[in-house]
Amino acid sequence: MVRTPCCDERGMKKGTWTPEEDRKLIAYVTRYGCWNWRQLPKFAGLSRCGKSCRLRWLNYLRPNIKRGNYTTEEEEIIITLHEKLGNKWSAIAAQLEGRTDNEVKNHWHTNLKKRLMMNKHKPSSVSITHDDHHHHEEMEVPKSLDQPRSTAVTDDFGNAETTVDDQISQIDFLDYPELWSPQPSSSELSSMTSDTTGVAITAADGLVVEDNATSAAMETFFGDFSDNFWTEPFLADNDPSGLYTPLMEPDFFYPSFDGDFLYGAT
DNA sequence: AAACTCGGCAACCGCCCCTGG
DNA sequence: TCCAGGGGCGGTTGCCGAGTT
Repeated sequence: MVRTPCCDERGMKKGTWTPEEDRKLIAYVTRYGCWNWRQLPKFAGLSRCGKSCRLRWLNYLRPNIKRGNYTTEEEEIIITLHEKLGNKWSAIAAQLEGRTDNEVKNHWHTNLKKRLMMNKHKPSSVSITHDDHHHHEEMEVPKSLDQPRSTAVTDDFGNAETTVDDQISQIDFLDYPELWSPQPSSSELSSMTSDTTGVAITAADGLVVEDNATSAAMETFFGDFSDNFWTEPFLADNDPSGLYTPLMEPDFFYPSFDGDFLYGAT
């Protein structure tokens, strides 16, 4: 809902992502993964820079993103880790399941920072921090925080750590809107829009599979997901049912092994 | 009801790090 | 060891909606 779309000097589109662009990105990444962010928009038929695609995917389209409604526990974790780590948002976000660094950062600047400032001046006011400072002192900084950032928890695509929920969420949810649930955040409902196919999409909501019932429904609907889902990115090619086949755009390219560009596979 | 202000947050920018040649 | 390319991160911007005047 933010920036008005515009183009830069090289014709790269900027600004708010449209539902159509989201569909293209989801479809491509779901099918082929993010093998090269810089090249990806070209193959996916997007007039976006690679960085923009990456950001959009990681912050909003990636599966299992939680949005809004921070719990007290989450806020405590953010505050505690921020005390220890400073503005290491990616490290902090890594400890909060489903939260992105961008969202944590925004939440800090818009809510937590102010609250902490107020608490400093009004120690007796309602606080989300514990009175006993030892609670914070005793909270261990997970080991992963000491690791190089290249090993951060975020795992865009495909490795052994991928969960069933992750795999389920890779299906083109935009084609099955009944299988993903929007967050209840009231402020985000206002940004609900519809694309040309009538599928309700809210950019702010992203794609969320958050409850067991939904996951179970997914499993029932799609059947068993193989463990090597991500090691077989072209599974959809052999799927006669078409359920694994994401939306294919007419201008949808993917690189073939001999270096030629091919139109979207079926 | 209109104008104005402010807060929230999606998205961009630029720098840094990592990796491979 | 150096260099280039790509990815990741944190800071910042700026639009939109909600609240206030």
